[in-house]
Amino acid sequence: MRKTFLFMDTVLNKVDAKGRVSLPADYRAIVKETGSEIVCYRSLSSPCIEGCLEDLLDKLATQMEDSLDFFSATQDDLTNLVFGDAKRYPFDSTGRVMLSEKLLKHAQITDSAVFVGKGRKFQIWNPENWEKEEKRIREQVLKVRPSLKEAGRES
Amino acid sequence: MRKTFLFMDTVLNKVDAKGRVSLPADYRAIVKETGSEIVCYRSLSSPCIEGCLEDLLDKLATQMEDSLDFFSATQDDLTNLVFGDAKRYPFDSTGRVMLSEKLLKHAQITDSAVFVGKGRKFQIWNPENWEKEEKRIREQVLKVRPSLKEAGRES
DNA sequence: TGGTATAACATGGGAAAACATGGGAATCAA
DNA sequence: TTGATTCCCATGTTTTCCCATGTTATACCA
Repeated sequence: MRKTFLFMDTVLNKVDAKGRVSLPADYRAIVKETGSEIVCYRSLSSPCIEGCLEDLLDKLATQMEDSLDFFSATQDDLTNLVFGDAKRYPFDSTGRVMLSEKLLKHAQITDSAVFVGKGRKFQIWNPENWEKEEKRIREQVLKVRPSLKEAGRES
Repeated sequence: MRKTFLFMDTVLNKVDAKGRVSLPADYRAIVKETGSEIVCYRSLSSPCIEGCLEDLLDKLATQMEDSLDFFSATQDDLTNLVFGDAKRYPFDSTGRVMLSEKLLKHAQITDSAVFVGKGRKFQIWNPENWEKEEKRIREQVLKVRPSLKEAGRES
């Protein structure tokens, strides 16, 4: 049994006429080994689908209930939004999930989708949108951490 | 179980037609003994591949997970960049990994590659590029710390 | 010390398994 | 019945696994 569970890498897969997409094999392995389930919801900040293990949302719920006055009201609202939107997405024997119309529309996904690892979460993007977004992020990160541009011998 | 795990030394290996490279035996030993896995990604600052143990990234993911900041925007950008690019690279029974096109291209590696230890991380370079880089680093060090020029007898 | 036996390693190639993806049949709901 | 969803089979491709070989490094013995 492995010690760590991280959603990683960037994988481009097709979405067929029925709205099915192959979940990257690495992601499936994580689901099987944890015994948890994939949960997806519309990202609050970007035109993409966000996904994670149900375990993580459970952890979030626990954090909220354990520190009510600790959290801001907005954090509370955001959490509500996520839970209101989230839904389980099991995959079939060939490893595919069927994404809902709502999710696909929000992410502007039609015939192909890019899975982007985020550690404990992942995102699903329209390929062109992700290309732009990645570029934006790279520029943003270099702006915030200009040391990387130069020598960046350490990080 | 050993106490310390350091990627060290500089090793030149061939990259075959399938994109396979032997991971230096010392590195393999570290992976086995830690029970972790090799993870590689494009260096943010240099034209080379960077690698480390999955444990290291897992630590990062845990920090974010526990930061009570499920919806932070800056965190979002950083995690996308790091985890979106990283990927596990398990090695087969003969000790080889299969580097992706993306990584090889970024590091301009074609038929041979140099592994350079960096402690908790390591880098994989195109041999010519590494030669130049090493020279650059040595000169840089002497410029910053001229005292080394006198004393620094090396083998 | 020198020389040889032994083990570890890097590397090539081919066989087997895993994967993404298309399509059809069975199942269910409105 | 119509439309949607689930399940299963088929296929081409990629990736993984395993065997074979030559080379290098290490251990051992005289």
